[in-house]
Parts: sequence; structure tokens; C-alpha cells
Amino acid sequence: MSNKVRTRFAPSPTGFIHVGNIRTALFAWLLAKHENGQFILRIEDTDQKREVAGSIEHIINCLKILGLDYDEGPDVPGKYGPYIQSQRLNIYHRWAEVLINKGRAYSDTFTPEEINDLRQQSIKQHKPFLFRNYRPQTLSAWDKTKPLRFKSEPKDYHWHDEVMGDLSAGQEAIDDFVLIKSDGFPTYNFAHIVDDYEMKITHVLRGHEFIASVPNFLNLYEALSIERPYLATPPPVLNSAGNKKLSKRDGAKDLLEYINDGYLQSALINFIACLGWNDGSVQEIYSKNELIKAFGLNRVQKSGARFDEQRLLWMNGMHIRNLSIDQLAIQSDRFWPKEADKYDQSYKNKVLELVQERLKYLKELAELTRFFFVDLPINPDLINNNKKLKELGNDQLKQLLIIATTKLSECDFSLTSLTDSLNQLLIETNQPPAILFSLIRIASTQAPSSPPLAESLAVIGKDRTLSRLEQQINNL
RNA sequence: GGCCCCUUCGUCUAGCGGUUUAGGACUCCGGGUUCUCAGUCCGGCAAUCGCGGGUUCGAAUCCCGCAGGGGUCACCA
Repeated sequence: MSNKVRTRFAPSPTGFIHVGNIRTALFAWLLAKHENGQFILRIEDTDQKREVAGSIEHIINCLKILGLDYDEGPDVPGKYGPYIQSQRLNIYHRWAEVLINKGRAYSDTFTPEEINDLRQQSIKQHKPFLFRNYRPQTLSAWDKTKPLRFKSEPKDYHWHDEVMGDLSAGQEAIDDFVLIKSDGFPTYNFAHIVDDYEMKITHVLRGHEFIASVPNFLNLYEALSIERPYLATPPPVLNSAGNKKLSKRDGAKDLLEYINDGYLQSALINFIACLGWNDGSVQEIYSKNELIKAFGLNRVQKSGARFDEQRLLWMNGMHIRNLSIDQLAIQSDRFWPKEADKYDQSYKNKVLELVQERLKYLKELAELTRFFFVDLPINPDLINNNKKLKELGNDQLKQLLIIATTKLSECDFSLTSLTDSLNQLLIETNQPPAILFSLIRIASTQAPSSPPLAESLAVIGKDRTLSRLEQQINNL
């Protein structure tokens, strides 16, 4: 049999996926890839009340968009399916029988209200509430309409966590938790253990909130006589204030929003992976393959890291600049201004070359490039708000533009001749670039900013540049 | 409250007893890049390593207390 590393991402279909959720998936995926193993997607939908329609599709979509491919999952058949827990109820009941037969599971005879009363009493007495203290002497048979509880055997545990190191807990951490709910569905606590075993998962990665439950899990593994997988519990991603776990409530964004804003898959992955993990070098920018090669659980941080959107923005810009023009063209295809539709790809590529280094996210493309595709209306504010230009009178501005128009009409608009012409204009008009170039730039783009003047004009072209200058002259 | 865990520049982090006047990155500030925005290059600010005790010739690094923060104590995951 194979001893290949198998990891899984096991989300509940209760809403959208955000940076915090996806990091666990990414770590599990990176570990599997690093070890040349397999990555499995399993949907944990045992709480029907909390289920949000469309979540499964959303989760699958997010993984696809990030390129976190899985070897088995709801839509990828494998030999340990089905991969949706609600379709595995018979399996959990079979394992429940095993525990019942061993005398390690029993029917809960209390009503929820009775349990709640007992719990309140304990709280009043400042004592921890443990269900096992109220365990009936004689265990009654389970009729499947009541919760099935685990009969625990409390003891101290010391275990190793691949991220947190050596952990321990006393026997007060162990209790008779519910295995199967009265609706016949298993709890997470039971189902994940059965599934991880049946699916031959070797490394279980999950959020920090599960550390407190690990002693219970260890007790159950023993009762079931099954070997436990390696455990790894990365700390949570914190909100930007740093005081709590990143959550939807707290303003965490749907991962797809970042995609829609034009964050690259590679940047998102780089950023999320390095949120609480590093390889010890000073490298900041990683490709996906570099991450796979460098990743290891032993260098995941023990303390939570804050989600800093500014850093993500910087990193996205770095990844955009690392793209070839052809790659950038593919990525930015859906971000062009609508006016660009009638232009061919080679023209668009010329534009991309000019804006690549100033894009931080692809959604900016439309505003940054609109003037390359369409004549924008004259915007008087561009001159009025320019300190130096507004001090010159309209007549003088007009005069300068007329000289410029004449000069540029003799130019063939290659980059070199444009550069020459513009430099000669500086001499002939005896104006500094801050005035002359600003004026021509504003007149020919009607945009608050643009790539360098000569490069921009070369792309805009001679006819269009001259007509825009004329337009400006007529409006002064 | 019980149990468990965490704690290095504002943020992400390097650091595993001496090479550390604690290094890098983001942010911020200054300067160069014939105009603008961005980028890029150069430079700068910024942590006495949560606090207090030890151990040691020597501690951010080991030990013990304390404090602060987080997690958990569901028929949720």
C-alpha cells in the first residue's frame, strides 16, 4: 500500500470563503504538493440548519480560481467517496455500532433543557461542566431518536502538533461528547475522525479553535483502535486591528472580490502563504512552484498574523510586473474599458506595455487607459488645478499649443522623432517641461495622469494627437 | 471562572547562547528618474526583543513567576 501524504480541505458549506478560510486549504495543498502527495476536498455538511445554498459551488469555484487542484472531491471521483458527508450517513452509523458494541457509546437520556440546567448549575458553582459526571449508571440502548454519546475514558494527554509543537491537556478536557445527533447526522467531532481514517488522510490541518478538542479526539481514536493522523493547527489569520480572528462579521471579504478587482492568482497565493509562514530566507515574492518547493509545516508561525491589505496590494503589483506582455494580456482581458472593444490585440499590447508598471490591480486598467481608445471630453480642471499652467493666460497656452501642433505635424510619430520634436519644442518655446509637457499631456489625454509623454503620443498616433490638440486650442 | 496556547519595529517577519550597535519586507518620510500618476533607484524614521526575577563569562535566544492577548468549555464546525 502507498504511504503517500494525503491532506484535505474540509469546509462547511455555510457561506463564502475568505482569506482566513483559504489559508488552511492552501497550507494543506502546499504540503500535499511538496510531498508529492494528494489533496482531497470534503464537504462537511452535517449541520443542515446552517447550510447556505450555493456554498459548495462557491468553494469549488474558489479552489479552481486559485489553482488549488484536488485529486478527489465532490466533483472529482475517487475511491474513498462520496466526498460529501451528508451522503455518508450509513458509514457513520456503521462506526457508531462499533463503539456501541464495545460499550463505548450510549444513548443520551436527558432532554436539552435538563442538560442546560445542569450546565447552569456548574457555572454558578464556578465548576467546569462535564457531562460524564452525570452519565447514567446503566446505559440504555440507543433507539436513534436520541443523541448518541461517546463514553470517554478520561486521562492526561501529551501530543505533538506539527505547527504548535508539544501540547498537553489534563483529563478535565475530556468529556462524553455527542457522536450522532438526534436527527441522525453525526457531529463534526465524530464524522471527521471516521472520514479522515476511511479516506486515508495522513495530515489533518485545521484552525486553532480545534486544539481544545484534540484530547477528545485522541480518546476517540483509542476507543476506535485506529491510528491517528499527524495533527497541524495553524493559528488564525487576524483582522487588521489584530484583536480577533478574521471573520465575515468583521469585514473579511469574499475571496472572489479580490479576483474581481484584478488580484492575480499567483499574488493571492503568495500573500496568503506568507501570512504566517516563511522559509527563513529574505525572499518575499514566490511563484507557486517556489512555494511548493519551500513549504513546510515546521516553519508555520505559532502566533496569529494580521491581514494587511496594503501588503497584498504591493505584492499584487510585483506579480503584475513579473508577467510577460502576453501573460498580462490574458489576465487583463476582462478589465479593458468598453471603448477598447474595437481595437486589436497588438494595439492593446502596446498600451499594456506602457501601463504594466503602474498597475496595482487589474481593475485600474479601464481608468488608466481609456484615453488610448477614445477622445475624452475637455476637462478644464486639469489646467485650472495645475499650479504652473493656471498662471499663464489662455492666450499664452493657446500660443504654445499652436507651436506644438505645427511642430508635431512635421513629426512621423516614431518614438525617437517624437522625443526629438518635444525636446526641440522646449528650446523653441523656452519653456520648462513642467509647463510645456504638462500642457501637451493634458491636451492630448484629458487625463490626470498618463505614461511618459512621448511614449503615450506614439501609441495615440499622429492624427488623433493633432486633433486633440486642436480641440484643446478651441476650448481655451 | 477552568483548561490550553501565544507575545521581536505600526504591520509581516529573520533570529534557536557569543558573527547583533537586533537583519529583511510592507507602510511612512526625503532625494534622483526632462511633465503627471505609478514604478524604479538611493537614503531615512522605526522594536533595549510584553514585564520581573534567575541560570551563564555572556540571553531576544534556557528556566521560573507575572501581565496582556487569543482559543475553548454546543445535539456548530
